[in-house]
Amino acid sequence: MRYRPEHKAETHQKIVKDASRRVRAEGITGAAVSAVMRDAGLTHGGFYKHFGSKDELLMESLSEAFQETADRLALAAEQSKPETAWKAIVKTYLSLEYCDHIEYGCPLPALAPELARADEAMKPRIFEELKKYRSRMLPFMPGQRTADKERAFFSIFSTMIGAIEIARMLPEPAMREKVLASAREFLLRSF
Amino acid sequence: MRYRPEHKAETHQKIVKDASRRVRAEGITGAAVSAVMRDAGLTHGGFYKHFGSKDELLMESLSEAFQETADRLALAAEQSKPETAWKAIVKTYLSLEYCDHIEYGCPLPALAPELARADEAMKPRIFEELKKYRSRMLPFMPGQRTADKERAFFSIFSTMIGAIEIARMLPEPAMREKVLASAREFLLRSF
DNA sequence: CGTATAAGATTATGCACATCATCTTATGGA
DNA sequence: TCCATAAGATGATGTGCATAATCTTATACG
Repeated sequence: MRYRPEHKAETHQKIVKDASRRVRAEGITGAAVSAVMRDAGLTHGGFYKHFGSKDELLMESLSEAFQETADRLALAAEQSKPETAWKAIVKTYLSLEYCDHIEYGCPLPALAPELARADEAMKPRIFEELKKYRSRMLPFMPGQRTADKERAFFSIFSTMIGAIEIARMLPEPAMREKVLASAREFLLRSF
Repeated sequence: MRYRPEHKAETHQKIVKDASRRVRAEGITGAAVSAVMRDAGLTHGGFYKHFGSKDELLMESLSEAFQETADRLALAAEQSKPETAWKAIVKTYLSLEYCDHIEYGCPLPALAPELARADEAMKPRIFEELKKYRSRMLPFMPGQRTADKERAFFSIFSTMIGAIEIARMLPEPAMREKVLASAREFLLRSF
């Protein structure tokens, strides 16, 4: 044990964090191993001391991105009254600020189609992450029974994901804000 | 003029059609030039007799995909009464059949994040396609004034895009149908 | 202090891809 | 029947990538 015992774990986590930003910003195919390592201030050679394959890094990055996002949304939700928690989530998720910083955003509007096309071996692992995310959001969703909350989760997140994606295709901030505002108002008056 | 004058145009259109399927099924980076040409029964060499670059093909494929989709949705809309036209669009778009055939589906749930990351030079051209698509859907949207119809377009399509993307990440048809049904019911009761 | 060792760097390999130059061949018209 | 020509095929080039083997070096501990 030549380096501090935490050293490797720290580096590992830095790679994962940087990769989770890059993969959201540039997509799965855009996040090349060498670019990710450069982000972390390393060269590509050491990569396989940390990860068995690029897919392993991808799964860890995805997990990190979902967690970051869930943390942020949960924080917003917990700062409002329980009845309006879901509204706080909607307002946070559909803010222009959030839309314009894809690298810190929810992995779904950044990666969903790529994830849907993922390797057959990856699918169940991605699905697990999605379920964890849903579990963390469920307590804040509107509705009484769990089944209601689940339907609300899918409807609300569908709308938010699509709105962010459309907004991100638009060239002007004002146009993006218009789409986000449409979706916000639509959701806030629909539950 | 050795071949029939239409020959080249026909081949060109076949390449575009096949590419529009492949790009939806496999994403922009997944639709390699050689694969697309093989789909069309050709070899990669002839590609640059037809397109100045891969980006040119991409734009033509995207246009084709939007048109196909708009045609199909417009057909469904026109077969219902004007007041319920938008409902026909929702039911068509959010069918399991449509969800499970990504290669024939709307390019937005297949490609939106990749399009948002596209080259700066491509952005305005993609935006044009999006506007054309919106124009074709607008007459069928609920609401009186154009501004209402526009807001409805963005909200409805956001929800549909997100729902299709989430559904496509799920392993079981029954689970996909559940998400689609949630979004369908949500939209149909919300306007 | 010096050294053993693991973290990380350098370098190599082989593949997939976009692009392009050049070769082959099918065919409408003479 | 033959030829000019454009469509398409073959083959080459250079780049970027994932993966891996091997080399270098920082540093915790003796």
